[in-house]
Amino acid sequence: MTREKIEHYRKLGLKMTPQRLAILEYLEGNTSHPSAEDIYRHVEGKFPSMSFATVYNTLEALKEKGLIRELSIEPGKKRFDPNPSPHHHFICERCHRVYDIFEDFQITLPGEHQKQFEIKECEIIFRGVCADCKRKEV
Amino acid sequence: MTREKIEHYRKLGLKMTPQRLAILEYLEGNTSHPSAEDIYRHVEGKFPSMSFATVYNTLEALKEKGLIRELSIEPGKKRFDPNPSPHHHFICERCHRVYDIFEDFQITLPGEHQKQFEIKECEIIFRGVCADCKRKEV
DNA sequence: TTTTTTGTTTAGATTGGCTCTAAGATAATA
DNA sequence: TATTATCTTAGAGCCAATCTAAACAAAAAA
Repeated sequence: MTREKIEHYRKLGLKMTPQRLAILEYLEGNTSHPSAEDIYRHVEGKFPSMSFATVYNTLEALKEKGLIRELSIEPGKKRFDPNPSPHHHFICERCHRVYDIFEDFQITLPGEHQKQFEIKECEIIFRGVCADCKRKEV
Repeated sequence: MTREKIEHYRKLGLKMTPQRLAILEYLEGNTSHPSAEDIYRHVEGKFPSMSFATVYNTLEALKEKGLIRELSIEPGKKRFDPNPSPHHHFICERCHRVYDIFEDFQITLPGEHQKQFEIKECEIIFRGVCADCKRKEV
């Protein structure tokens, strides 16, 4: 990670510890939507004394700064998306991989609902089978 | 619950016990998207010996028959939707209530993605503030 | 550079939602 | 009514996530 980026995070009020650096490096450009455990497993190689609490603390801090998003797409497990810009997801029902979809679908609710709800964001979750799993079919 | 409905469930292969009847009656027409705990709390009044396992067993059985849907909208907690027809949801970020939205948005993915994904369903989650919570603002 | 302050990391305990188990109970059926 | 296939139950167990308090380390101040 570059010095500038570290400085950038620091200015956001994040104390930059080696553990946090390792987590940030793992998340940077990562499109696998990892769980806390995925992150822990990766970082514990570098920091064997690493605690799960540190992973959760860091993720919570990043979430508060709007740098990552927490996804509730898998029941009973949080997953994290290091891309904070609005986008959608496709979830493969076979392999459970989560793919990003960067289309702007311009969804607007009809008038009646617009009175009832002040909408701040909208996420679409597509479900089905991905090309990889299609290929493996009989 | 009517005799016909009970017969209908029976024909689907569901053994109709008093506990299941109580759960089904609670779910019928319920738009609050209750959690397992919500259901348990309601039904334990009628069946004090009720076990959480029974709630989960019943919900699992209903899910398999396609009679309800399991929602992953709240991290760390399953919620259930007794309306199995495809529809969307609005979640209020203040009160966390979940509202149904029965609009057909006709969303189609561009060609490149259609090659990559076989889409079976698509759910939209709107987030924001509901009218109730807006009204309570200062 | 040294000191102080403030926030972070850690191990381990704890919580909360959910699942499993094995025994007893009961709805469906013949 | 007798049979059997399934359901219910209490309690144990599992796993993700959170909490705690002491040790520690980064950043700010001196």
